[in-house]
Amino acid sequence: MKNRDQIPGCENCMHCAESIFKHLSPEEHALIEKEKVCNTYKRGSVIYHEGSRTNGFYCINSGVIKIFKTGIDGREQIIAFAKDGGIIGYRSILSGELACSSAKVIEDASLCFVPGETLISLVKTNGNFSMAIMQQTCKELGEANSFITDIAQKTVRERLAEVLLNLKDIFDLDQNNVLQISLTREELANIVGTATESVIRLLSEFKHDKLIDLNGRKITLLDIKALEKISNAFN
Amino acid sequence: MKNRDQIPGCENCMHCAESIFKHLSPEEHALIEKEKVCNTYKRGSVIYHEGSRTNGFYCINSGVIKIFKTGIDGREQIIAFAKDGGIIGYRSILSGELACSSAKVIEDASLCFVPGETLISLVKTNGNFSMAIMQQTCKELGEANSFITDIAQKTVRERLAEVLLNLKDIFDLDQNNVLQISLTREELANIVGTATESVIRLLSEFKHDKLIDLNGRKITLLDIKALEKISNAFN
DNA sequence: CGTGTGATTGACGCCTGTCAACGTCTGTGG
DNA sequence: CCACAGACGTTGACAGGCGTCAATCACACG
Repeated sequence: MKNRDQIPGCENCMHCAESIFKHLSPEEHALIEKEKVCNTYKRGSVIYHEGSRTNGFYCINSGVIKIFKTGIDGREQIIAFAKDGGIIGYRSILSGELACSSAKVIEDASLCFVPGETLISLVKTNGNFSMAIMQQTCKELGEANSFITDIAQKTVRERLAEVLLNLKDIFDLDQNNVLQISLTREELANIVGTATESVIRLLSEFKHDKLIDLNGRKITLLDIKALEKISNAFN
Repeated sequence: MKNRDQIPGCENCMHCAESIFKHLSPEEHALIEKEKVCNTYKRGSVIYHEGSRTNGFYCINSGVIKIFKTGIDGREQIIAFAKDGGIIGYRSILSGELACSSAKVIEDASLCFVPGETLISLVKTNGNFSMAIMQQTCKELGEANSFITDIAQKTVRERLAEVLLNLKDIFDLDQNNVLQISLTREELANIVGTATESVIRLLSEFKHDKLIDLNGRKITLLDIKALEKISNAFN
């Protein structure tokens, strides 16, 4: 248990207009503030592991987390990313199941752990908060369904283009159109659902076609229109 | 608007111990009973369509519905099935988005339509009901994530075996191990996420290997253990 | 009996996964 | 400062799974 003083109080991290916690009353905020336990994690740390019983969820103060499932012979399938302002691990609390995925740190992170009972009691007593969580869940469900359709019907090439565009939406570009997230080729492959070599080959192809530029793990999106065309943007 | 008298009142159709509605008070039950509009649908009818704005959800009194997304050149990807006791269309109500999928009748169905405001107000005021809906959503989310991993990592052969087993869990077998659901080869392909011809070939192969038996659309599961082995059951 | 939908089978070829070899970079230890 | 190990990235060769196209069959329906 690290020093909690390293982490700002909720009044700083939860006030983002995007956060689910905007629906809480001051008393409810205070409750979470009292119950939470904060911690920092280095890249590579596992926050929770598939199949384990979790007894709380995490608010992300800073950093980036990947959420993935482990499939055949240990290959990861990345399901989602979470970054500052997001929450992870709430699904299994609410469904009362074991964690259906693992969470691992991609960029050094500071997280606040909140006990599951707190979440459940808030859901039961605060209708607006409950609706907000529900909305988040339903949104994720919609995205998951879209992804199923994509992965079932699109080629690897189309999916890679789409993944690059999704990453842009999640992590933004800098002023030079450089994707503000650093992933290994293997991680990219584990999002797209393909082999590492295929990702490498297709990235080279995209680069050759002047759609993107590559600098190690830094990817520059040069021609977003063309990428959208390739990804067959029906979404 | 068909004659509502054809459809039994909630006291008959909602009492199934499985139903979400068990968490409602008698007054809340009465509210739904008053607001609902029931209807029957023939095979092939579309209940709601992807991209449309829905203003309520449906309880399934009887029949079978497929939930699917439409992908490239109109190909369906079947996301889920719903049968008696289930509810459909609630996701877009709760998330406030447009419908992300379509719902079509596979076996003649009778459904009760309940306005969205009713659902939202119940979610906001009844903590236990809210938790139950949340649990259903989270469960579906977990299943969707599993399916993403499968479809990304498994071969068509493995997925087909798995789909047959899933169908068994949803629709049961009769005393002769015949799957109690009738799907076209194309629909099977649209679950597995492959071409119709591939499904046909693999089914023949399974039949040749004495894993299943085929009689038109009736599929008999002869060797469930072997199917599980093929499906690489990690779930 | 013609028409249409669904099921089947065969031929063909490309996409993509796998295996293997090699290059690159970084950090560690001598 | 250099050597080496290890992780990651890249490229080539190769085969086979699976999608596509096309022809044929089976069956129901008006």
